[in-house]
Amino acid sequence: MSAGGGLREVSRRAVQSRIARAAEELFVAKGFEETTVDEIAAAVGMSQRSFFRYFASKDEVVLDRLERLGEELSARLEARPPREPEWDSLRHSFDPIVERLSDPVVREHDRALQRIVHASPRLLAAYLGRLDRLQGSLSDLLLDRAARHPGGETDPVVLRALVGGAFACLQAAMQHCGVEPEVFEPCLDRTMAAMRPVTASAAW
Amino acid sequence: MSAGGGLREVSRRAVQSRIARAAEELFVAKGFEETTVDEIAAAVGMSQRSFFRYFASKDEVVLDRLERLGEELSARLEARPPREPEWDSLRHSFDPIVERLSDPVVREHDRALQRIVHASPRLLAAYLGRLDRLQGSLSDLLLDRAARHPGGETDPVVLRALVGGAFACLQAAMQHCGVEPEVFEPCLDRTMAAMRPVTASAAW
DNA sequence: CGGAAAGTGTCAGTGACTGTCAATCATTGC
DNA sequence: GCAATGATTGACAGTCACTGACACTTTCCG
Repeated sequence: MSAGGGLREVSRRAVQSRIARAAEELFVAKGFEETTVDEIAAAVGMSQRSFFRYFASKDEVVLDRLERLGEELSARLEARPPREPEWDSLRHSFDPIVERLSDPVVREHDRALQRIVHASPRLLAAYLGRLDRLQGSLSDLLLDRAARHPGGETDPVVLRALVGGAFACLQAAMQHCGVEPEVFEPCLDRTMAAMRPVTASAAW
Repeated sequence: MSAGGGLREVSRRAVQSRIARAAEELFVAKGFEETTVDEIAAAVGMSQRSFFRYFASKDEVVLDRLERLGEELSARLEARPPREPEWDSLRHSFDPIVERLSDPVVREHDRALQRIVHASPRLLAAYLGRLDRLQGSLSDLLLDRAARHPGGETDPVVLRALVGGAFACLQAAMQHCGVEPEVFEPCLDRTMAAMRPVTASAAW
């Protein structure tokens, strides 16, 4: 009894993929702002109206993958040992990203997306908005965890800042490796080691 | 020979203030998305076209103050002793905000603005976009400082993460105090103390 | 006084996005 | 096979943010 025809979800995803591929091609070629929704729809062979049935906005085409990646991060964080220092749990919840970026093909693709996002202030802002919400849900998760297992940080403000700090490391490392050809994982580890809060005890 | 009639700048600011006041009133009453630019323009008694001569976008009306606040933060950071640990310099560059929020009238006003911003995903995203750019310029500033005075952090990635972490504290504290009636300054100090990176040496 | 500069209103247009409606297409029950 | 049903779609019209062009007025300054 999954909400609304479970089988349909597959073809919906397939159409979304077709749209996303066509759109990204256009974005790379002409830039995000310079590409109209009409052009994307035409490239896929559908009406503009139908485009908006698969994506709530033009932004969504680019940011959709981020949504799913966010769910992965949440799952990873939840799977961590509950008494591990938050900082280390957060570092490990970034593993899906590290793994993604270890594949050269994926890396180049993500780099192209990153360039597109950073080239449009509007898109960049939307991207940061998503990240912010994700951070909110991750810190809620850690708050829950601390309530169930003693020893964790229980101050929601500190917790929110902690998650924000970890994401600041992630962002900084990603942005750096998007430009310089430095390997991502050591760059992230170095940054998170330097930024480890005094609070986060090293042993457990 | 100041660019384009320096005296005019005064009246321009005055008009902007009138628009901003009228707009905020409408935003509080009806919400940001539900208020059209036409309504704002009508409330001030000007054409829509003229509204866009004073503000580049509807977002700008709300985020304009942030821009000037950002310049204040930059100035404060630059004025700090160059060998002070970055974390402390950043904390002190937040002083203008602390001072602003110590006035009860201003605090209530800013709280209203904060509610407006957080109620609209579009506005919130734009707000985060501004913050991101501000963080970029602050970390450039610290990078410069480290180049001139030995002892500071010279890795641009770590530096960027450091600034991001400090802003995460700021954001967390601001958001918390926007809801709970906790006093802002101790909340910020507590959070930044808990988040102080191991790198940032306490003494200098 | 005369002419440049600055500010404004009007109008037309683009592009993102939404609501509505009728047509189509696949599925299901008979 | 066939009709009812529900999902998917295109066509069309409309809203709203935002932009460019042009004409008009006011202000400033020699």
